[in-house]
Amino acid sequence: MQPEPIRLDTKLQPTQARAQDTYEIVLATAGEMLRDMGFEQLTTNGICQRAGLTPPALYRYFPNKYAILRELGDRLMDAQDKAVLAWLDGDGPGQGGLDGPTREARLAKSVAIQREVVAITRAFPGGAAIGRALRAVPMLQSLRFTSRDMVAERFYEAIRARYPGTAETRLRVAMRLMVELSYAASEMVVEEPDRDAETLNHEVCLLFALYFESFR
Amino acid sequence: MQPEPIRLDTKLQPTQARAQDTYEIVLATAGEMLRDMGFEQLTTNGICQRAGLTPPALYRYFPNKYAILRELGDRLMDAQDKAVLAWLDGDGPGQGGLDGPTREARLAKSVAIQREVVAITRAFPGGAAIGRALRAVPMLQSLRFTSRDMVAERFYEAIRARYPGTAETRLRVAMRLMVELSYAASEMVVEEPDRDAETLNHEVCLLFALYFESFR
DNA sequence: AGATTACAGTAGTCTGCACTATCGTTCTCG
DNA sequence: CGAGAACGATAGTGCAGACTACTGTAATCT
Repeated sequence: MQPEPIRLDTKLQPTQARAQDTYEIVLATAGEMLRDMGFEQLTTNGICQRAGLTPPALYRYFPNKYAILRELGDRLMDAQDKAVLAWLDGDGPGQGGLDGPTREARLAKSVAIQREVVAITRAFPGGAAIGRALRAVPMLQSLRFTSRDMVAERFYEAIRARYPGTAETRLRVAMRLMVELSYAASEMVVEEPDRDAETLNHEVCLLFALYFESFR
Repeated sequence: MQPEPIRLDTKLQPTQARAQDTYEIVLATAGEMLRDMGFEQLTTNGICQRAGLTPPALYRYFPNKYAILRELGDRLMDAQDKAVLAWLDGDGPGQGGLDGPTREARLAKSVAIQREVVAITRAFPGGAAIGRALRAVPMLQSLRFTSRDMVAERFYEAIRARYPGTAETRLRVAMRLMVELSYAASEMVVEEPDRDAETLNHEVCLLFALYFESFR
């Protein structure tokens, strides 16, 4: 019933500069193609052709196409998580932690970080298609969950002291929910470019701000 | 660059009872397998084998595996949308429309419908895997978007008269956002069974209730 | 400079999957 | 009941795509 295990370990690390290039080109090309045709239609031969490489060059560093997707996923999620967590620690855009004095102040910060996550996702080759593909491939689903669980946990730790009147479990669930919905909103903005991204960003952050005020 | 167009039209309608059965068995089996291994690993031969059929029996009604996924998607989304919209019209669980007198009343209704969407998704063969697969296959993405746009629009129409002080665009965006986040939360609950579904349900509904109160 | 390793291209192999030509069997309907 | 249609099984075909044995070339090291 379970899908056969597939090796995902990187075979070799590129050492020379030229090899580093091919490694990067594979990832960039795969990302673009992922957006165009989805993981299921993506072929290693196709990547090679579009990247101007030959299969052995690709297979030197990636044991199969799942490994390529995993690397893309790792990188994108790392970038997103780092941005969010930096904001939590007070270094992010709009500076300061979660504890603005007024709703407007908190809102401004939320909007800034939400905007940045969108920007990061947009700039990344493959963008939101990576997240979609990760969700759709059972073998790689755990990647996403663990990443979000981690971010949510950090959020929880950062704020639990501030809301002693709220049950821990509720606060935990709330943080996990926020992370999930925040990323969902980001993907929505990235995927549907004709939508009014700014309004949507603002609304989702307002949503969260109001929600936060229900904690004690 | 664009993926080749693939025919999705149903080839033949089953007329006899036995044929109706095989049609349903194909869908049910495909749904289960989708959950286990994802669309990309799903094969028509595999479906046939597990369903106790032969390829020609399957290909009599489905031109290819995309058509199977599309039918699954149509059915699931129809079921979900119908439940949500019935609630909007006042026939749904917890009965009554959006206009409860107190926050508690409105919240109770939201929780009921959210719970029902989760139940529908859980009971459906393939469950949340269908939504994931639809998102990951570019050719079928539009299905999802149009479905949600439609639901959001109905919501918008149902409530815009009640909030004359809120800009139309904002209200529209808000409704679309709610629909997206609501379904995202449902999938989250369905996919991660060890999470506290009830708490999560309650939180997401509270989130919406508070948000609604910001309209005028 | 010569030895050794990293790299990538040529030219495939082979598996597995989508899909079908054909034929027997069961149903439907006059 | 008999004709014709609906159905589904047998037994495949063809091809695309994952992956590789081998060879030549560029880089690195001593």
